[in-house]
Amino acid sequence: MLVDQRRQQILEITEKSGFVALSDLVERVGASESTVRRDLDYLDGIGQIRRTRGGAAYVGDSITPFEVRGTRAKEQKQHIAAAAAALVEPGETVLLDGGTTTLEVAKHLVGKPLQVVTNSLPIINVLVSSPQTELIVIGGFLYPKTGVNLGPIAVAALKSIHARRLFVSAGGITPAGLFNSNALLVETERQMIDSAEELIVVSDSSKLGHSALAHLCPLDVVDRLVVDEGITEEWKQIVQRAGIELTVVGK
Amino acid sequence: MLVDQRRQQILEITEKSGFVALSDLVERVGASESTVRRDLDYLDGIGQIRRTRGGAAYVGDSITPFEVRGTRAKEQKQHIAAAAAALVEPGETVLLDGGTTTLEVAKHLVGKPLQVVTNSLPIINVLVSSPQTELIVIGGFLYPKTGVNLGPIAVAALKSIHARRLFVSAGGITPAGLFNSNALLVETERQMIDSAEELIVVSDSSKLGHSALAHLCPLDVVDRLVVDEGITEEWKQIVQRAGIELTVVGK
DNA sequence: GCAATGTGATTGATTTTGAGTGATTTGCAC
DNA sequence: GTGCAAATCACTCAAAATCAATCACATTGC
Repeated sequence: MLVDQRRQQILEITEKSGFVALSDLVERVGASESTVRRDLDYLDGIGQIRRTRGGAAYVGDSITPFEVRGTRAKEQKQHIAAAAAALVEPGETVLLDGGTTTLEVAKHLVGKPLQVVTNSLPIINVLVSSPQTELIVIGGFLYPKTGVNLGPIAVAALKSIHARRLFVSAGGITPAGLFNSNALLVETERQMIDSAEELIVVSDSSKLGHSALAHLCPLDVVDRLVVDEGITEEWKQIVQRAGIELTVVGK
Repeated sequence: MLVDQRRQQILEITEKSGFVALSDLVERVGASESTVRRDLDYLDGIGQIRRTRGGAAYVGDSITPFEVRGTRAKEQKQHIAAAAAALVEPGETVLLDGGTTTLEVAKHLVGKPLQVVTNSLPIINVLVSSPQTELIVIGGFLYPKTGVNLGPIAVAALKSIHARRLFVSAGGITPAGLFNSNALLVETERQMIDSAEELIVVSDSSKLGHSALAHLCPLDVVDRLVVDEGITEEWKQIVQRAGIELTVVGK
């Protein structure tokens, strides 16, 4: 194994997961601990990674930390997102919650003349390169797992904001209302609802009828639901009775 | 076997796999070690491949030769950033302003157990993959050119924050104080200064004596200056008289 | 013949490597 | 906080790999 080849390999491994343990690298590249250690020192020296106790972290440019999870959004999700994005009028102020579906919505908003408010880091990274979009970031404690800002700072910032439409992607929907799997987020999301005129839920039909950890809001607060055609007749009626406008997206 | 024919063969083999060991080539082209070595030197000389210890790497599009980049100025910035990051104690709350030098500081903070507050999107993206770092994002209008959040939302969020140290990278430093080339940012940066106990300026020596568009603060507000060894004796005295602790980073 | 060039082998110098050592740091129990 | 064990680290050292330099020989073309 060549020196540079091994270092390249280390770099690729590190870039892939963002963070690697020294022992992992020793095993995967088949070199001794000393050698890997020296390689890490070198790569740290040229600024490609950052040496940390027990391993190394990637600090290069090209990485996209959250892209990994969203691996190729399903076509269905794409269609839902496209339909939701079509609801947005030019010049509007749009509030976007975090989540893989709302991220897809954000991708469909690129290039439109809008004011977008969000607390989601992946969404920010998508829209930052769009010169027509004015971006307002809701700060706060960055929840590393999903890359959204929450907590008192986020709530306070949201209080000074007013938006035309809010897009959220629920973790579950029952007749009792919307649910989210992350209890920490709920407080922030409630403030989002208060700060927006219209609440639009984007969700695939599999979420209907399923609950989740934390209750977010009752159904009648929702103004519109964008969902795929897997929605049952029963649910169509529930939605209608709650006074929610329904957008069913064909396959 | 003709000379050029052999070299062409070496080139093809190298291109195919990206990396080749010298011993592999000796075996596959049937020439002696010395000859292959000479061929590699030649091919390296005309820029077709890159010579590495134990073999060679193909210099094409696919592989980014990480040795090439890293200009002198960048290296200097790296050293300044490393020295600045070394000032940070584990568990502290650190406030990081936007800028290329502070971004480098952030890279050196990856993996440290810290609470980091910042309004810079690039810095957030660097630190979000560091599990030991708690990230607090200052929201606001995202200024797309430099990727920092500013404006009233940012200022309001900063008011509820208190940090041990603040790192800023000035656009210019004169006896009158710090300057910044972006007038919009100044207001946000002033609030940062108010929210931090200690103000540390990271800058290369070329900024000393140069003004910029907007005045940020007087010199005596600064607690520490981290600068490269290009600083003149005259400036050392100015800095000293202003009561600023000085960290000069050797090459 | 003989100069020019390419080749392969040899040699000592240099670099890299893996293992071993003691020093530091970390996490955990108290 | 204090103390302790485990993990991790920086450092040294000898062996191995690789390198640059040199030399003798072969081939080619004049």
